[in-house]
Amino acid sequence: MDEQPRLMHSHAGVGMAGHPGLSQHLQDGAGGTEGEGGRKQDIGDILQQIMTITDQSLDEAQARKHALNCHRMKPALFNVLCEIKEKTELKEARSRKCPSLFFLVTRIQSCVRHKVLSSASTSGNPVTPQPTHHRPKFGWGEGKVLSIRGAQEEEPTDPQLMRLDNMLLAEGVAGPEKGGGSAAAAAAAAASGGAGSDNSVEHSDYRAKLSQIRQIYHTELEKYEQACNEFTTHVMNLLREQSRTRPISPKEIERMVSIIHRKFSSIQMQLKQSTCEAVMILRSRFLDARRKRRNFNKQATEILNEYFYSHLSNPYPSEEAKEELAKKCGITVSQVSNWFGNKRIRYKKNIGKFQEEANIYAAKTAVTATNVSAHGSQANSPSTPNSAGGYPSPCYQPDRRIQ
DNA sequence: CCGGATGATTGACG
DNA sequence: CGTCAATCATCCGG
Repeated sequence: MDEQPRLMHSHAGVGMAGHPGLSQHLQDGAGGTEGEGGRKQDIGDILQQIMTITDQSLDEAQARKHALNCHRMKPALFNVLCEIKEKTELKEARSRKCPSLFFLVTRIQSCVRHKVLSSASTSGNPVTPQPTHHRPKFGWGEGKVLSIRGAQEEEPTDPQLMRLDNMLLAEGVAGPEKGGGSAAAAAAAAASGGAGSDNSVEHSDYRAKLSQIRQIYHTELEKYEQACNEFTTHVMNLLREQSRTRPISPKEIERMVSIIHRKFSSIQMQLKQSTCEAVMILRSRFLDARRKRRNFNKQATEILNEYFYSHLSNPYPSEEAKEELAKKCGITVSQVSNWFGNKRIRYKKNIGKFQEEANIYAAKTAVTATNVSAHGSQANSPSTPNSAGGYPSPCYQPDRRIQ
């Protein structure tokens, strides 16, 4: 399109090829009575100026625009353009996109992800970022947050957006200011299993990171809103300004605005998604207990085993008993539940393997029992670990339940 | 480093 | 909701 325009502007009307009625129309609209040649010359000039205006420097173009605006032929030309546009509008314009807008959008998108995600990676924390191995499955829907990227380009896809919103809300990222923090803490405690009173130290780091993410999320969100508004008003001003020189229907403006809003909301979606990812990484790093599993200390296992073997016929501690054990062992109630669950299943699976242990603890409880009743007769020899049930009661019936 | 031990998680079930 | 059964991820002793 660089070499052609020079050829076109010598023939006035032909420059607008494809709209044969133009010069005719212009003549009508101008309504002047001057000589033929002068008018044609006028029209030719105008069209030439319009066609080549983009080749010029900004100042020059501005000046020419102004000149054109004041030109006596302008209203006529404007009307013609309106008409032409009306006729052709239906065909084209459906898929016309504003390149600068899309450029802006993609740029914003790319930098959001970077920013948010980098906030989740704890600097100085040597944990390798491989959250795909174990499946951290959390409350807010099937952990599929990663799969949406790219698919959401055109449609915001409401359910996904809702899921992201829900998750952010649940994590306390999107909620109200400081109440959100405690909500996050509560969620964290719940996720890590019950009363998280003792490990609050571990979670302080987590909370700090979470609030960092939260802060970024909010500032970014605010920035987008502002940018969206700014951009919208800018575009509208631009369109308004342009509507003086080219026909723009209010419907078009509306459409433009809605496009802008859609784009920006899709960016918001990206922000939300990135935030979700960041939180997930954070959680898998700080809160997935399997990552930093510690065996209970000797004393705790002692206490638990003691209870288990002394209630071998019905190793299902009540809620109160669990609390008691938890307190004594310095672990949480759900840890006690886990322990008993594991113990029951593993004991049942291989009773033989546990017989020795059973003997020891049976003896131990016997000793403590006889400690009270002063009677040390049969508990004296725990050194016969063979089978045949030589000791009191390894008669755990798996089907036995409390009522 | 390997394999068993062990605490935690998950899905099914009632 | 609590439990079971399977499984995961880590720990730990040899």
